[in-house]
Amino acid sequence: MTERGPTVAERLRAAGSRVTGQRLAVADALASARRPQSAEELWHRLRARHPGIGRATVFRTLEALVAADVARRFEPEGHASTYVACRPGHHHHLVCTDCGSVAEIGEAYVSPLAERVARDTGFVVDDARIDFYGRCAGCAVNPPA
Amino acid sequence: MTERGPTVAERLRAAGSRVTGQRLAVADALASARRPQSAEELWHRLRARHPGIGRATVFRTLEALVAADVARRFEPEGHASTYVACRPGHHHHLVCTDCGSVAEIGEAYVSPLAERVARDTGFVVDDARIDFYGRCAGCAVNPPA
DNA sequence: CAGGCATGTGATACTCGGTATCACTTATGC
DNA sequence: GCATAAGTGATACCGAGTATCACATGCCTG
Repeated sequence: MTERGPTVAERLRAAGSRVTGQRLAVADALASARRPQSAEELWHRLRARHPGIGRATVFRTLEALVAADVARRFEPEGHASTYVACRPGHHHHLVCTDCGSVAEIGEAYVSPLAERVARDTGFVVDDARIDFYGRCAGCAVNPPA
Repeated sequence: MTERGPTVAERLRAAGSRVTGQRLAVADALASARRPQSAEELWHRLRARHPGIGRATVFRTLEALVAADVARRFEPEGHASTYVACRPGHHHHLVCTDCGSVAEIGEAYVSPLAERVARDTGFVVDDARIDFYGRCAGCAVNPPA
């Protein structure tokens, strides 16, 4: 179904990080979540299966996962960063303000915009962070409550 | 030169907020800054001219200015929000990672992308947050150090 | 141009996300 | 297997942002 690409362990190793039980556990918890998770949320969920896991470890691990392109940091309006699991490669988000789900759009959508900006302004684009807020196809058709 | 539009006071009133000395002072400090400012930075700068101004006031005022479309909150990689003064209307940012300057790009650049996303995915876009990171025209030609 | 009140302000204490430190453990290369 | 550099957990800490509350002030109303 979902084309897999390199495993989490492989991606960690490729980033020069060690593969530990905690890191796999966090990656797993993140991958099995259907919404973006904050570090605090993940910590609480993880303690069910991994009673000893430390709060600081979750924060550090998320950092490592982002560096390994296993997770992506997502900056919501509020204060706390949240994280979504992702396949390798850069991508951007469609955030549904009704159901909280987050979908991804690929680089292909963004390149034309980046090129146009570069052409018009002379700005050299290295990276982009693009988030759309609105309603996903489901919620748009069938609004909750 | 820069087309002005409604004054800060007018925009505050239009948003249902009162016009106070502190709010004008914060708006002014923000408008005269050449880089995005954090609440803390603004507070320190402001205390030179407005010795009595409170820290909490600066935070609350920035909130009011954002609501009145006088400032725009900008989410950098790190932790603290920063703010840029802006003319009314939504816009997005070009962040120069060399000199720290922030330029704006207008809605016109973004609409085609939003439309394409909507057409392809069924996602109804209400709002967008788009930040490009790279080097501004000046730094691209003439890199510092 | 008073007078009143909702709104805003300043000080303080607090919450909470995230980080530094440090003694201990463990993945990994030999 | 063993050494060791990287990672972990506990704790203390930091810094951004917020709640609270007594006091001040913009703004409308008469």
